[in-house]
Amino acid sequence: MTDDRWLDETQQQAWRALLVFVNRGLPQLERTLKEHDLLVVHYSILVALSDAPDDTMRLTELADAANLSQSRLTHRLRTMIDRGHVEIAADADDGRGKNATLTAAGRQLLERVAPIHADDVRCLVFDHLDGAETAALANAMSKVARTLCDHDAFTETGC
Amino acid sequence: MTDDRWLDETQQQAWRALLVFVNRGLPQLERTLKEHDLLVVHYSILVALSDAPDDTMRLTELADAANLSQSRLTHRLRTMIDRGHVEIAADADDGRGKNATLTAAGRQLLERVAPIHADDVRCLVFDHLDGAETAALANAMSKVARTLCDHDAFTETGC
DNA sequence: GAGAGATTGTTGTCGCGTCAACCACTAGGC
DNA sequence: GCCTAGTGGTTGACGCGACAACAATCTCTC
Repeated sequence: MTDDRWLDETQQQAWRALLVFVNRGLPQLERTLKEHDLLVVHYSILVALSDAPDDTMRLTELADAANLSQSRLTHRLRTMIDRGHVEIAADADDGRGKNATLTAAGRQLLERVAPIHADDVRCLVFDHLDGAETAALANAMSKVARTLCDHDAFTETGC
Repeated sequence: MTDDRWLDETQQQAWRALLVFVNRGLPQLERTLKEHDLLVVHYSILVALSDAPDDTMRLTELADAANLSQSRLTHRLRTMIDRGHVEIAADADDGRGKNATLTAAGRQLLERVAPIHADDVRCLVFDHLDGAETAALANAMSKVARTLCDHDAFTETGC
């Protein structure tokens, strides 16, 4: 049971904790945002757009920035457009592409829920960590995230 | 923008990386297990049962051990029973309760996919970290996880 | 300039998870 | 004995996400 085919003690502890975070922590964030008729996905989309120049982004970039598949983005975007938080316009240069823009109402919504969500995130994670621990967490997870974003295509050969 | 109502630089970095992990990393684990007709949830249930004495657990405990709601457990359990990986029996002492037991086929399945899944997890997370980083990650996430498991009821008042 | 192939985005289907409602049983008064 | 809570577990409905198929456009090559 202590092959290198298995996780060692520390790895197991880290992995189990991550699963607890995912399966118990994240649903709490969803619940809080749902009180404002939002999903965390919606929030991510709003943030990505608000970070972009002119509050505008090509859909593919937006999907990438928010860690979404194109399909998922399209689905979520539909309701956000209906509610007037986002607008869509065909790209002038590339007939295939479309640009999403944050509307004034969308920005207003974001500014209203952002503090609430930030509170929630701190309460869930960072209130339990001191500066050094937070830095260590950021360092470790950033290394993990980097490779996930890099060979995004994910060549599964041997990892 | 640098209120204490917001996340600081390091916190943001950690949080963004966690979101990348959740939205890009976890789906990869699902994909790999799906080749064996399993979800990560299934795997968690198998592991929890195999860790229990007599490979048997009360459903409520099982749900807790696998970080699941009772409803979700019931839904997943149905197919696992159909496939003969788990058995269910009424509890003798408490007429309301039921016990889930891992069958021989279930244990066999677990032993077959466990190395594959472990490989996947290491490849996703731990291959990118040295010993100190892994320990730091385990420490930080464990602190987060602890409070999630404790006041599981989650008294949302002020966090 | 006409295909072949790649890129961008949408649509529909299907399985999973949440939530609320529900049934079955136990426990604690009286 | 009942009658009310409370607990353990199930069910059904509904919304979301993955996936595959599709349409539309660009690009490259000849």
